[in-house]
Amino acid sequence: MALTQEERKAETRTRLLAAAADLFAEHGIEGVSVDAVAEAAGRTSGAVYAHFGSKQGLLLALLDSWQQSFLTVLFAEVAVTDEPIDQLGAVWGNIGKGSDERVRRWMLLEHELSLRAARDPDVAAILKARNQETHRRSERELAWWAHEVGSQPVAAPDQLAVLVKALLNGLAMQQRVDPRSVSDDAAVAGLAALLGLGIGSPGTASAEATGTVVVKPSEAPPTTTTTRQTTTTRQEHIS
Amino acid sequence: MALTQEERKAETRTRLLAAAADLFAEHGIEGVSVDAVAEAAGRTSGAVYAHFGSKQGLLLALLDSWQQSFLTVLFAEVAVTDEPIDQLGAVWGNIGKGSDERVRRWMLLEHELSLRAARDPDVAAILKARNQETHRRSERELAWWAHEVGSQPVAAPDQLAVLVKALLNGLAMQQRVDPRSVSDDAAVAGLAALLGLGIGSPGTASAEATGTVVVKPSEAPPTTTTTRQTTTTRQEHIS
DNA sequence: CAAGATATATAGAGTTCACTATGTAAGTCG
DNA sequence: CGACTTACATAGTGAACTCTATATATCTTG
Repeated sequence: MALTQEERKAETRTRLLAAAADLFAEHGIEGVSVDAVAEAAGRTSGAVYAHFGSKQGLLLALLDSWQQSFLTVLFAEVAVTDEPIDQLGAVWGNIGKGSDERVRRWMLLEHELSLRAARDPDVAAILKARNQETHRRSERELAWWAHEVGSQPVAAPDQLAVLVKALLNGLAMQQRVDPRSVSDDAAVAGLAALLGLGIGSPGTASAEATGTVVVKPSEAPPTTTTTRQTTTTRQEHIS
Repeated sequence: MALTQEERKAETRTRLLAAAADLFAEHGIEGVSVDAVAEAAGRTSGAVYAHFGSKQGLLLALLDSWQQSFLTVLFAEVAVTDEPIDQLGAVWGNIGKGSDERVRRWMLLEHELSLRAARDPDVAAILKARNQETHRRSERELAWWAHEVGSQPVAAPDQLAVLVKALLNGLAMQQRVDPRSVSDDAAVAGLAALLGLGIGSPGTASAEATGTVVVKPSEAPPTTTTTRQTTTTRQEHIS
């Protein structure tokens, strides 16, 4: 007796979800058959249907098990330096450079899901819920960061998180079309602009002419924290 | 004798491409069969294969026939007002609000193509070429606009075009996941920040605050028109 | 340890779809 | 007008894929 049935079932479920995440990210959701997922997990398609009922069910369960947020990952390496600009560089480096293959594939999957959300209400609902949950976290991090650095962002924390994420996603998109069309400096400058960091702008020829933003230097209370209900059953998960 | 063969052939080709653009944008490329495209064009799949050889050939021909650029469309309605902030509002309104169904579907297709480019070298090559061509145009328009408005963008014109496009694409993505998560004010503020327009930052509580731009109210003819080399063989095309 | 329950394997039904091979009506040209 | 060509239609093939129905090995329970 190696495993109880419950243990075996749980492990199978985990392996199926992991395999699905891997393959979906690598080949696109439509590019992966149920059999392929099962085989990668060391099972057969029967197990998939016993667990999830359909391929769509597998996808939805996968999304549901997805805890890691975009910005959480992004800011993982921020701490390596104290210089704000370098921190932004690290953030962009995480995405822009093909430094980490896992990040790249994960972003591909994220983008595919946002597309799918436009046509699939179930996917849209799950993505929306997850988005709201993770944004509450990242907006606190951003607000805290801005406060720490002393910058004056262009928008309130919640909207700032949206803007930063949007810019990064858009740059990643652009980079897939033409990698050389996105300069690292410009990406960092864009982030800095959103975050209200005054940088020497390259401009056309004019150099300095920096931020000098017109703001009321108000306090930015970092915690929104309304009844955090973290469903602990969910698993951390990236690739 | 209604049509010469040449005429009929040309019309069939046009109709097939139009139908493909429509259906691909509405249901996604994988979600549309060759038969469906042919039927929508009033032909059969035989015509598709006579013209394009494969479904992939149809897609590539479609991309090749694509003249309209992202930013060109965006700035179409800029001229309606002189106030820079309102112009940015118009740009965002074109994308963010589901104002124009055609624009929405077209952006879906653009995003799907950028995904596909990551796995399909042929698509990547065509997209890259088109991207470079249209960016040269839009960077001129942006540079001219910034000069006219008197703003100090955060990056050189070519990179500025990339940043603006990226932000807009990213915001559109985000809006598909959760439409209410993107406020119009923040979107405009983000654009303004990239373009170097000084805006009163909404800070924590987003307010009106719009006016107060640092501009000389000058005339705004949106056409840059320096040696516009429109390859006349290509068709204008959106939906 | 027997009897039942459970988790997964196996085999295949039914469908969709890209693509091919061939037929055919309309146009072209001597 | 007749031979030839062009542009497309028609019918079908084979592969891939989702999902179902059923079998089987393993675990559980009295």
